[in-house]
Amino acid sequence: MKQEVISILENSLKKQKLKISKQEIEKFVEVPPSSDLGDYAFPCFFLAEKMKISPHQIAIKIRETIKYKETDFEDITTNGPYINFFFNRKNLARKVVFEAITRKDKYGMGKVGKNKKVVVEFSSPNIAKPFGIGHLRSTIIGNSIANLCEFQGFKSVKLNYLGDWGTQFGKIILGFTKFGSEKKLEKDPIGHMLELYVKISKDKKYDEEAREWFKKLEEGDQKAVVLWRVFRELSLKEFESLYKKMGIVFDVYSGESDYQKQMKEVVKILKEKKLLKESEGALVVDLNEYNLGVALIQKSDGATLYMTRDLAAAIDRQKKYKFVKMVYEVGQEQKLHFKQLFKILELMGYSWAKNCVHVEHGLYLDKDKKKFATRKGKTILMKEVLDKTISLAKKEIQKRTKLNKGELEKRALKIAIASIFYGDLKNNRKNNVVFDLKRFVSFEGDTGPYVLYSYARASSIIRKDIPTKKFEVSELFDQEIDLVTRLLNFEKVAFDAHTSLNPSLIANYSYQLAKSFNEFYHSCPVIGSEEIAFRLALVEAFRIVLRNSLKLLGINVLEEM
RNA sequence: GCCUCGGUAACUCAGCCUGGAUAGAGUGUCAGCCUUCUAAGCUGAAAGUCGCAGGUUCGAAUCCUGUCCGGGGCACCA
Repeated sequence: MKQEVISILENSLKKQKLKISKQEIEKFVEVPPSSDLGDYAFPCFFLAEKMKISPHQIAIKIRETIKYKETDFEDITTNGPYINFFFNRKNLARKVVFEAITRKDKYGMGKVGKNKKVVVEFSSPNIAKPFGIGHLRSTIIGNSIANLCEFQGFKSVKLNYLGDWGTQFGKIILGFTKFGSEKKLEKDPIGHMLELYVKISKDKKYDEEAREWFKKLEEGDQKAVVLWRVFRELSLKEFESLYKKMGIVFDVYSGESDYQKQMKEVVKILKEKKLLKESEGALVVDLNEYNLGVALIQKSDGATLYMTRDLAAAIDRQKKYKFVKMVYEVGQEQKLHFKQLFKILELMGYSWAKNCVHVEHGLYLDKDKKKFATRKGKTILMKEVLDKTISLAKKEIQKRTKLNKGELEKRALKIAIASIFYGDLKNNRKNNVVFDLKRFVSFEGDTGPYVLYSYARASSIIRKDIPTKKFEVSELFDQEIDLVTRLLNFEKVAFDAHTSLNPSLIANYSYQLAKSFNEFYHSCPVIGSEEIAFRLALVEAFRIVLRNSLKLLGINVLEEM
């Protein structure tokens, strides 16, 4: 539609003997702030200098030369310095609704990613630590980004890169040998491991010994390896039950521990490329000339570091997956780390380094606006948040309906997930979020449950009568036009969200769409009205698009609430 | 100190990339709407020096510079 506006303008400007390129026209064509100003608009300010008359007069002059009889436009008017284009709404409504109910779950899909692979690393919790809300953001956003890519035709590799290696394991192993209890470990594995970790971290006198234990682990010490394996298994089991509840499935579980062999190779290549420097007994890559400080590759005791493992992992993944893009969905506090990582890959001569991107998100902060620190035992557990949200959802359901237990549980879980996912994704991911459970689980207004509720309302209409593709469009109410326009926008929003790797665009869109529907629902009765055929189809189109849109966020709809 | 992200209504935020028509939502407050497709909803009102100061521009919340405030990062953690 935009292209038609542009070519109409191009023809008209030619008649004015103005040399304005198509690209330049496209730059100025915009969607007006409100629909009574048209569906597209063209501001004439920039022509004032060339034509030496006021923008208002220019608009009138251009308008006079426009002919649009054979187009999809119903009216083209001027309003001060603007030329406003109005679609033929009936045609538009027919087209959009028909397309949505025909293409169903394919409606809005793109194909730029056909035959291309994107690796998305996300969630990546640390073994032996509880799954806190800190990892929640990565999990939800990463999952959504993978969905956004799939929707544009990419094959996504959802990769969970477990924090299962590093000095922290020295601490936990040391803690277990000193204060561990098998009984406690069996009862509440992660709780016990956390307890040990905090205990060891608190006292600096253990630091040295903890480092030694990690060194032993890297060297394959029997006792260390056995304990490590047990810790890993137990943690993974807990994480998996959480993912299952959240409806998140990974294609690959990988971990830092997978790269012990490759790390030596990485160090070797770095040496060959003369990138490595010795400094205070440790091996580093000096990135000062890029204003990125110094990256530690190997500790003075020979043990490896996060950076070394990430280098090995990146190289391995490019070999394995031949990705056109690799997304790291990790908190903003690791920004420097990833800048260093990508720079080093580039210096090593890997041209694909430019296809790696750190999609950072803001942190959850405590009431004092400080970072939650596991080391101090200060975390909010994901499990806790989920349980609280579920019980709140149950209360809300029971206020309205009586259900059997199974159905109640099922709905409450879906509502809770929608609430948590939506609540997180609607925010710009770069913002820090002060964690406030009350606000987090609110069910009114711009929330997950609001969106689900709109869908359930639509479904209840469809249950009363079946929509078909045979419908006529008569005079449209404003609310119907609004809803149709929203449906039309979905494709572009989905595309933009993928380009900018920003799920909040979809969250905001879903809300706007649901809002438009609720306004329609309020003022346009469907069952029993004269326009029943069209309105049923419109409601069905709404359901399809909202379902598609929420699916991109990782949220499943509910037929009844 | 350096790097980086943020500062928009009482509160939480969208809009900023790609500058345009009266700066938008939600919460909270106030006033309305359920014998009619689910009131987790809808309608309306009050509420804003877009942190501050310059600059660019016909036009700045949006771009540039400076500055203040808050978060995060800056070598043996991840």
